[in-house]
Parts: sequence; structure tokens; C-alpha cells
Amino acid sequence: MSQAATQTLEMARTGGERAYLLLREHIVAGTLTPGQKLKIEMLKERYDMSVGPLREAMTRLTAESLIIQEGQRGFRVAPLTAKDAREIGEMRLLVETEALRKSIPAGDTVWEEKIITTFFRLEQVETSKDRSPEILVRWERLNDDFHAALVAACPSDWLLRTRESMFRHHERYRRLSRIKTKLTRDIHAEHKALMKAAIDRDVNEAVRIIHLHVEKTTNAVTSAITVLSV
Amino acid sequence: MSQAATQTLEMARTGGERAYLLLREHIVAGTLTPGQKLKIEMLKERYDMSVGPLREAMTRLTAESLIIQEGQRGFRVAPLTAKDAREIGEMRLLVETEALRKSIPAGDTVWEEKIITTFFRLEQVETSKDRSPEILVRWERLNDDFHAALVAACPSDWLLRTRESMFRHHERYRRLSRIKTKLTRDIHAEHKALMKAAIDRDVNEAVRIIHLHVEKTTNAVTSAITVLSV
DNA sequence: GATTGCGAAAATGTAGAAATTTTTGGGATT
DNA sequence: AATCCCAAAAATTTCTACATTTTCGCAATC
Repeated sequence: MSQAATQTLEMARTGGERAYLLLREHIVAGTLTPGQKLKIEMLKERYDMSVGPLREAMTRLTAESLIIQEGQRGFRVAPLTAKDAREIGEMRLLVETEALRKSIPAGDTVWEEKIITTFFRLEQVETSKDRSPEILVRWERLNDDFHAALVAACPSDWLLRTRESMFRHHERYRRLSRIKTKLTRDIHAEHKALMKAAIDRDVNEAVRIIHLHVEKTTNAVTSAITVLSV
Repeated sequence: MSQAATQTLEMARTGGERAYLLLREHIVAGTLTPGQKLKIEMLKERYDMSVGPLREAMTRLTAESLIIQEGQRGFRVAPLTAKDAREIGEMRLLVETEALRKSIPAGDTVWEEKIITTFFRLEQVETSKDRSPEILVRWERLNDDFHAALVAACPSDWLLRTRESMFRHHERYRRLSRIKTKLTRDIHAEHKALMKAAIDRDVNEAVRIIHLHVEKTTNAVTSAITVLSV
């Protein structure tokens, strides 16, 4: 009986909802760059929408810390900092671990099947030679799906919401530091082990791997950021 | 270098900000009751404000799960359920514990002093005989201050933000089930022990107490809710 | 070099139009 | 007589265009 939040752009019933999803995607993908000023006029033109829905979307993103609102001086895309990268990674670790701990014992057959299918799709991309930008975008989506599938049986909506938010932030950092390509091989092994542990209902092993997995990403991201911002 | 978010109503620079703080307070306090429909016209009159700022405030509160927005059917105050009470309690426990773990080793003299003063003020209320509604409202604020002081040295803004949010949700449940009066005595002993452990830099002891403390509150709240909603 | 003041740009707020959902009131059917 | 269905009216949410207020850049002045 978890509340059905709008997830895809197609099922957005209102303009504000569309603006929110669009802006969010563009911020996470980096089309709107960190620190960039978000002027209403510019956005009105870009998204062919008027101020109301746009401000609503931005206010919402402000609450999620993807956008920063300053006094009466408008909005800007949240900047990328080494400190935030570290904190987001730690926070994600905390909630992802807990969600996994609760999900694995609660998972049923449907849950297992979803893990298997999402892993399979992810594997196809990770083991292919193709490293085109489109493929990398596709990888992000499949990676997202796989990790979501793992924790899907966690009964706490609150935990899942927080996890999703931190995952998204982490993803933003991951996408904007170009570390994807060289890490893919390692990551695939970890994904495989993670899937196995989940299906075997080995909570401790799964937690051990996700810990490693998230920590590795965090380290890569923070060092990439540090280099950039010196 | 943590970002200065608007905290008090006085320093609200924009109408939207005021609306947000006002609405939030009224929801947490229960002036706006759980499940209640929030019609724009009614709010416009009540807060003497026009739709723009109000919708912004509500969108923001939706992101925090204090309000629920449904398709094109407006907003309503998030209902109180036993399931949410339990989940919020668990989530609060997770983040509060972690924040405390990070705060205690990082705390300096100023941190200690803040804990001592906030405890002192809280003690005055908790040991007095007065149980008037105004005093209970005051107790909520001082309790908030004290718990905030304990974790204030935690270096992770992300963790602190999440903690604050969960604390607020928990407070809403606490306030709406009338369990404050009879528990105060026990609670005071826990607060005292908590202060002592923090000042002594005894992380494990502090974590042990906060665990107990939060869990007790959660149990009281969930049982109160369960009785109500049968 | 610092400061003040003016004009432009941009953010915020308001009123009312457009779109959507909910309610209401027959009339047909069981 | 009660129930169901459909259309029109009412209520409500959402969007748009415009008005107001605040901030910012730049030159002129001290």
C-alpha cells in the first residue's frame, strides 16, 4: 500500500510534475551544470512553460538539495564539492545498507525474478565492448533498476525514499566525473556477487559487498572532484 | 561552512518562505489535522496570501512528506498511520544514532556548553509541576533544542538534514497522541543520562540511551495510534 | 579607492483565465 | 421505490500574463 509517486515523464499529470522530472533529469545528467544560475526567463523558453510550474518544480528540487535557493536572488544548480561527495556517499551507504538488510529477508519470488532480469540486462551492457555515450546513459538506467530491485522488498517506504534520493545524488557525482569507463569491469564482478548473495539470502555477504561497492564509487568520485576543483 | 537555511519565521525573506514555515508548524502542531484537505481558497484567506507562494510552500512540504499531493486533485495533510509511525521511528533511530556517533567525538567546548544550557532549560520545564498546554509547547521546543545540540557537531550536513526531518515527523506523532504528560518523568532521567554521556564523550553509552529513548517514544506513539485508528 | 545613486534585469506576488474534477439533478431501468 | 447512468453546473486545481519589489551593474562623485 505504498503511495504511487510519479516516476516516468509519460505519467506526469500536471505541468509542474513534468517540469520537475525534466529539470531533475537535466541536473543529474549534467545538462544543467553545477552552480549554474537558473533564470526563469531562460527556463520558460527552454521548457516552453510559464513561471508557476517552473517555480514549483524548483522549490521541490530545493527541498531535495539538487537546487539551491538564495534569499530573493533566485535559484542555482547545487554545486559539486568534495565535502558533499563524501557525505552523500556515507549517507547512501548508511541507508542502502539498512534497506538491503530489510529487503533480503522479506523478498519473495517476484522480488528474486526482478533481480535476475535486471541483472541480466545490466550484464549485457557491462560485458559489451560498446562505450558510446548512449550506452553509458543506458547503463545508468539499468544500474539504477538493478539496485532498486535489490532493496525493493524493504517494507519501509521512508527508508526507500531516502535511499532513492541519495542514490540520485550519488549518481550525479558519478556521471559528472568521468570515471565510468575504466571501472566498469570491477563493477560488474561486484554486481554479480551482489545478485548471488541476494538470491542466496546471505544478508551479511550482500551488505559486505554493497559496502565495498558504494565506498569504491565514493572514493573514485571524491578524488575526481578534488582534482577538478583544485 | 554549512549552508544557512532559514529557521525562524522572523528571518523569512519571502512570502513563500513564511507560508512554508507557518504551514509546517501548523501541520506538526496539529492545527491542520491529519488527512485534512488543503483547499487553496481556504488557505488564501487563512494566511492572507495568494496562490503562488502557497502552492510553493505546499510543494515543498510535499517533498518532505508532510503533505500529500494527488494528481490534479490538490493537496492534503499527510495522514497518521501506525505503519508510518513505526517506520519514522526506525528511520529516526538510524540517523539520530549515526549523527550522535559522529557528533560526540567532534564536539568542542562551545558544543558542550550548548548542550549544558539547553539541558538546563529543558530540566526546568521537566521538573516543574506545570502541565499547561503552553508549557507542553515550550517543552517541545526545548526538547528539540537539546537533541539538536547533541548532534550539532556532526560534520555531515546531509545526515543532519535527514535527522531534522525525521525528528519533526516523529514530533508530529508525539504531539498528536497525548502521551506527553505521563512520560515526562522517565524522559527526564534519560535526558540527564544522555547529557552526561555526551559530555563524558562516551559514545557507546550515549548511543545506547538514545536507542532506548527513541524506541520508547516510538512504541508509545504506535500504540496510541493503533488505539485511535481501530 | 570607496561610496552613492540610477536604470536595467530578475525575482516574487497577484488576479483572473483555462482545464479538470466533483457534485448535482433528472430520467430510464430493474 | 430504489438504483444506475449521463449530462450540465459548480467547485477546485492549475496555468498564464501582468504588476510589484528587490537586486545587480555601472558610472559619477566624493
